[in-house]
Amino acid sequence: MSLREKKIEKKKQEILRSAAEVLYEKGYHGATMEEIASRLLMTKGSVYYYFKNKEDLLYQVHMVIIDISLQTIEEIMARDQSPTEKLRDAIVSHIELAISEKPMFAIIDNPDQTFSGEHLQEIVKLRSKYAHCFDDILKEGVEKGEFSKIDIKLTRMIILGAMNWIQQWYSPDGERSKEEIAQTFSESLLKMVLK
Amino acid sequence: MSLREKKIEKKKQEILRSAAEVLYEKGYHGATMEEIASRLLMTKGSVYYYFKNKEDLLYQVHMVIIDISLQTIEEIMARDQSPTEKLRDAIVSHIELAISEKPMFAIIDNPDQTFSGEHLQEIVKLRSKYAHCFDDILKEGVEKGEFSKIDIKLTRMIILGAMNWIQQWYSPDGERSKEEIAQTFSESLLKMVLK
Amino acid sequence: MSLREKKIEKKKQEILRSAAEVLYEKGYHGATMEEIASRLLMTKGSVYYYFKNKEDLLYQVHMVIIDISLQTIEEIMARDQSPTEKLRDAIVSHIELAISEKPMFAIIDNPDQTFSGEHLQEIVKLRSKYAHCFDDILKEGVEKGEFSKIDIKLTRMIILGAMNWIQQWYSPDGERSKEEIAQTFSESLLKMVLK
Amino acid sequence: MSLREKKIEKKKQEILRSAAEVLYEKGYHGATMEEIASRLLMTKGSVYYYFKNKEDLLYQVHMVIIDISLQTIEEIMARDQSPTEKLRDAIVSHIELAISEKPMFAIIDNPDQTFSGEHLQEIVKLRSKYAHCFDDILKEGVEKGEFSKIDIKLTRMIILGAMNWIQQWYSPDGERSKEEIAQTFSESLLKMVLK
DNA sequence: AATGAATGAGGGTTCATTCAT
DNA sequence: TATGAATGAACCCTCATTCAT
Repeated sequence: MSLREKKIEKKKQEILRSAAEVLYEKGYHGATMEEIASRLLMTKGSVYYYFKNKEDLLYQVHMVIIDISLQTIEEIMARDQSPTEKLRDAIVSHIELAISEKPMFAIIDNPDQTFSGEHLQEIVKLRSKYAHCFDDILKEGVEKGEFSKIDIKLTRMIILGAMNWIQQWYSPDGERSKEEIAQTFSESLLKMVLK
Repeated sequence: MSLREKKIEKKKQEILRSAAEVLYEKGYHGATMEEIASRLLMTKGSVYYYFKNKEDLLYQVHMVIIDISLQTIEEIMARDQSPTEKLRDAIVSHIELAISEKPMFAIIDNPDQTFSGEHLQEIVKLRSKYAHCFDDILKEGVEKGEFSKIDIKLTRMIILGAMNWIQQWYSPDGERSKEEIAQTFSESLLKMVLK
Repeated sequence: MSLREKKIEKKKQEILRSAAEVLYEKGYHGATMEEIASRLLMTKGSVYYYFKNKEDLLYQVHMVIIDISLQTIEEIMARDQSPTEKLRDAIVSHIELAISEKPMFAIIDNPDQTFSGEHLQEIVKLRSKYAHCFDDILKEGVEKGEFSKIDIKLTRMIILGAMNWIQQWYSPDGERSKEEIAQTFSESLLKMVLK
Repeated sequence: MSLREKKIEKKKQEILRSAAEVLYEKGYHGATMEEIASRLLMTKGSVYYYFKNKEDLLYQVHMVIIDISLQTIEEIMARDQSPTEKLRDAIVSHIELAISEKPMFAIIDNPDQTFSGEHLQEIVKLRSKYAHCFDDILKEGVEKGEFSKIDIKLTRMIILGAMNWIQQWYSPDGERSKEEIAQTFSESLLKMVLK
């Protein structure tokens, strides 16, 4: 990758971050290109130099975070660990990512109101790919006898719901540290599935 | 209340329902006064006869659903039951309400992006009042020795998160009935807190 | 038609006229909704109350003038006259219309750069329907032996071209009156086709 | 002219051609500097090295074609031929130029929407210089008794109008060749003026 | 001689809101 | 009560133009 391409890539990343922030604070329709740009001391027009349009920009924001999530969980699944350990690690990773990348992460909840056509399909596809990783871990746990006979899908929904909700209440100034939260969540949720 | 006032009240309720629907489908900024009105075969102008402005209308939508939720849980708390039973009932009620009143219920998740000033404060206050009901039940359960030594706040967050997430995936055409979901959720979540 | 509908219709006509004017002076891309509106002391927004968007508005401008032209020529063709008389009348009518409705008439020349899809097809269809009326008159003239053996299509093109070019140079302040022009044109063009 | 200047001149010509093309396809406002440049695998910025701005570029496009037209007709007028022959040659030349240089030629129709001030005046001046050549030929024909007593100006307008309209319908894939069209046009138009 | 990047003005469009009727 | 009509602010997006390199 040439120097120039690197610079462009870097700028794009900056814009994606800014977009994620604004998106997180204002929601899709509330987020204006103007504000996304001005936080970087750029003008609207410049953003259009890097991204085709608003939907494209916001779509890529989604992609970034989904990609990271998927890589993380797939790496965990590939480990030589027991399902219990895998589930704990997946929960901890998800929470830490959700907290440390709060703006980016908070966005992926309601793509329906935002995207249409191919973009929506792609996002839904990747989201469900991510979800199925949890299913796989749960299934393995049940088969190996580590987990009790649970309803896989509903259990996955409980776990994801509990974790994603963190966005709604977490504040870095709160009493509990990121690590404590991840720790407590994984313990509690594991208790729910263990025999 | 005079007949006239009753009629007005009824109309307001209709509008609130319509607003909730549109809000649910399109999100705050995507929901237009035009559409809210036209679903009732009214015109935009008429809606303004009943509500001061969009924020006011949406605020009242929130209020309706929060009120119902609060009444329900307070009624449960007043019952002469064990914390375990109370928690189960609270979970079941919440889920059934969330599902049967999906449009109205789905809205309450991100008030920050929507409201400001007094309205926001009022909503946050009531939401946290509702949340504290769960805390109280959990606390009572721990004190009475029914629940294990849990982190009250985080546990409450897990429970609420898991339940509110239902909005994201529940469909009346899905495999599981409302009752099954409520049943499985309460079992799983109870397993998490019970000794 | 109710009074209200009449009023709307009237307003639409006003807007169409204004649009034709601006279109005539500035061309499609040069014509702004702002200016179309401001000439009627309206605001851009109001125009959107009557027309879906710019293309729709400009499309209807085209339709108005094409409709008038077609009605006129079809009426002439239905007359019990010789081809020579019909052709003369068609020429005179076209010119008088082109002059008296200059702004509206000037527009129909380059729809390709303006419209797309269905709109374009519809316009092209009606334009060619109009053109074929001339063909029919010419054909009849040849068959009846009034006109010499001419190339129908090219002759029609000469006639239409000569007439539409009037837009480019006619000014009400010029030496020749509308009637003189129509008179001279029909004489000259008839001379071209007569035996 | 130095080699360097020649190279610049050549590049300018290329750009003018490209500009004419785009202009022809999209109209003045529809033609973007971006597209004019990209067809030559250049960037917008480079075009500005050769031309001051868009109006300047488009103005020069006009000039090129008007110059060619003028040279051609002036050469014809200088010939030792009868007015009839001159008129026929002028018509044939005009048509062949209009067809073979379609993009460039199509542009000169509506300068009013495009230019202002000096540029517009210059163009109008040259256009009318060209038109007057036809007048001169016609006048000569009348004086010499070859043409009937025609209205010079209106006749010229008919001829120019018929010829310029070719832009609107000519296609290289059509039934008639360039030569046939030129032939038929000159015959028909001559018939109109001949005694 | 060329270009990548940035800008800002302007245009199309939407929509909450108002107000006379 | 209800609504038709109008408004204006705000938003997305395009594009001519500039300028450092």
